[in-house]
Amino acid sequence: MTTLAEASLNHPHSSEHDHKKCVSEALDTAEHLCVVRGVQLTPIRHQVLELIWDSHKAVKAYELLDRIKPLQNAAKPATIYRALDFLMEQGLIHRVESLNAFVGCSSSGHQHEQLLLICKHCNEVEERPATEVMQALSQEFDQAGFIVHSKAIEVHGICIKCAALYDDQD
Amino acid sequence: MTTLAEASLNHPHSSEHDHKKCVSEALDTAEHLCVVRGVQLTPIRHQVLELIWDSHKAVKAYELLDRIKPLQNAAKPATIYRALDFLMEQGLIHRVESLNAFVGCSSSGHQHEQLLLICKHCNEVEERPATEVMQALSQEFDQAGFIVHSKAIEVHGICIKCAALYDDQD
DNA sequence: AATCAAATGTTATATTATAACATCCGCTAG
DNA sequence: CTAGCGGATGTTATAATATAACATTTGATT
Repeated sequence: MTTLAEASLNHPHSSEHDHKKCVSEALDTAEHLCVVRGVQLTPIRHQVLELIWDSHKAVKAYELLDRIKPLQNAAKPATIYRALDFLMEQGLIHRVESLNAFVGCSSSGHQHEQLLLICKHCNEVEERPATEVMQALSQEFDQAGFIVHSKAIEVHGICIKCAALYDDQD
Repeated sequence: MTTLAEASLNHPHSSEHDHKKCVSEALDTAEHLCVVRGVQLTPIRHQVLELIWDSHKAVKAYELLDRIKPLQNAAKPATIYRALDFLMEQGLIHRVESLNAFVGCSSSGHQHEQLLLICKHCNEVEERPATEVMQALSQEFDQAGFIVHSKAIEVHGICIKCAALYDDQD
């Protein structure tokens, strides 16, 4: 049983996985995809992506703005929103609609639209391909005659790690 | 083949179903549920619900504010947001997270969380219970050990009626 | 009549996002 | 080489969405 004090306040489950690996994989993939696609992962865009990957939590645009200012003194809302637009177009991040926030995408390049499990305790977002769910959705669209452009499948609750750490599962 | 001119601009598919019946059913159900639950469907709340049910489109909070002002001269943002909070708590409306907008719930009282199909052409929102999807989701949560509090399953695209009306399906 | 809770009124402000136009910078057609 | 073009960024302003905090009203209960 892990105690609350053992876990960092900002990154509650950080000790439980090699986060540097998450970051380097995400950045490597992003750099590679941008080269292949002939689009520019400029310094600003790269920095925003890195800031987003600081954790597995969904991050607000204005929080990113605050955090990028030491690096980009001239940064304004448009600076961040343009970078976010680019990163979303390239499938490198998810917009979490129900939080107005953004989180790194672990599966850039393959299937981008995934089930997002959003923990209310630690605020981390877990992506799951959820292939059975996606298949059931496809059948539903066919039945409804609906032509899909984009999906947002977001679920809020308590993740397995927090459920183990806390008894109170509001 | 229906032409564009035949359809109302605001309610493109209104001729295709008895919308008065949608509204009266929704309001009757709401009134009944509130009595049963011992909560107050006050005039403001009732008016907001009626305004939302004016169509099957998702409506913005400030649009509701504009539309309620003739009836409630003193209406301010809080007036609307409080009514919306109440209606959501009672499961009488859905918040469409990906639009920051609101739409009436046809199945208040039974299962509230549903698949929402959101048409980019007519802006109408179709609710579907999508039981296979929900079952697949439940299995996914079990596998992930995730304790669900709420779900938002929102899909954007072109509805079957608009697909029939328009060739250009952006 | 006193009091309490729920709803609403009211003012102010926080948060999220975009519009519009200016500038910079690397590339390439002439 | 240089004029011009497109993409990225800088800059200012403002739009759109949402909440906080405190005052007042109202109807039910004691």
